[in-house]
Amino acid sequence: MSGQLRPIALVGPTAAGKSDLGVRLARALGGEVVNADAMQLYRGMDIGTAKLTEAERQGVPHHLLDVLDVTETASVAAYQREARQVLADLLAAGRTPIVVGGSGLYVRALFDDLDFPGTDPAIRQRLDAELAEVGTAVLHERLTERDPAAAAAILPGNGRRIVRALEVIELTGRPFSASLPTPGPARFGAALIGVDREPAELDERVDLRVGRMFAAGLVDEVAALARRGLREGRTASRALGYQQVLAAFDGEHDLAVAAEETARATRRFVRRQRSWFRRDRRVVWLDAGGPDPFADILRVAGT
RNA sequence: GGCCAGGUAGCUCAGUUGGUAUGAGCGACCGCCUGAAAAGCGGUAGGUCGGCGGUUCGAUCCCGCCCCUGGCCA
Repeated sequence: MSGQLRPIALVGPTAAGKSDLGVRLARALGGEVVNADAMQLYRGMDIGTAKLTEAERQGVPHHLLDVLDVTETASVAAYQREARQVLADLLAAGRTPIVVGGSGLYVRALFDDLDFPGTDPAIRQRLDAELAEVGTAVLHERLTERDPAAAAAILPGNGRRIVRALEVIELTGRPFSASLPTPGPARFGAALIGVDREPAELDERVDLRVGRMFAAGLVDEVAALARRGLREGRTASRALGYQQVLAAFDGEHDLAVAAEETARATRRFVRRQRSWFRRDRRVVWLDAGGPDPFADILRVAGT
């Protein structure tokens, strides 16, 4: 159909309808889907992450789904390596990569020139312990001495980022780039398409979806994963829905409240996703609730 | 019907021994984000302190009546 093969990325808030559009697009273009959702990386986290079922995938190959055990910690750097490899392979094979997902940092790691310095569990652990002991203020002050620029960019209360900055400085002997680069042309010549809906409509879809997840057995899914160590998973145990159901198991609230909290947290997550993707000027937005979103994608992608 | 407890921010509640509420947590809104990102962090808005009277220079706080909620007793 077209000359140059280029990836198409469907990004934006959860529950807007990215996954379905991704499958349609892949079928239309002879492409394959590449997941860009941090939580769909996990095996067994199906209902709560709204992972497409085999049937719903309609024979379209999906990559980077079910690649982590619930006890493993997800990592942007690892995702970056693997996803770039998958894209390169697909392009070489003449298949259009359809990147689908709402994890903003993952999408940028894939398409932008982000270099992640290494990590060292020992250093990290030591700093984490220190953080717990002395608090964020002391560590932030240390960061100010060693890397004023980074300290200025990282809020004094953000222990997580302060620790990472100190880790990188100790590891590399160089300052930590605490600010994201301004987006340049996307790697692989990718087209970034933002899929969204009217705020009220999307909130409603979130509520409905959460209701369906619980009706479809999310609680059993969490129980099964808990037996496989979900609680010990740094990343997985924090996933929306899973986190709230685990809290219910621990007696913090009942399941009805867990469902409510999940919906609320998801709506808040939608806001954060929008604010992340909104300022990426490369993203061309379309309304998934419009008359023909699929036609919009084809038009925007210039296919 | 009687007794008791309570009615303070959208919600759950602190507090004010009478002097314009530094209110808190959660929520909402806005924003930040380089190896946990469905994570983590920050900023802002929001209250005629249940209603009406009274006492007082001054009442959310004291008094009276009323309304509402929960509990106990009839």
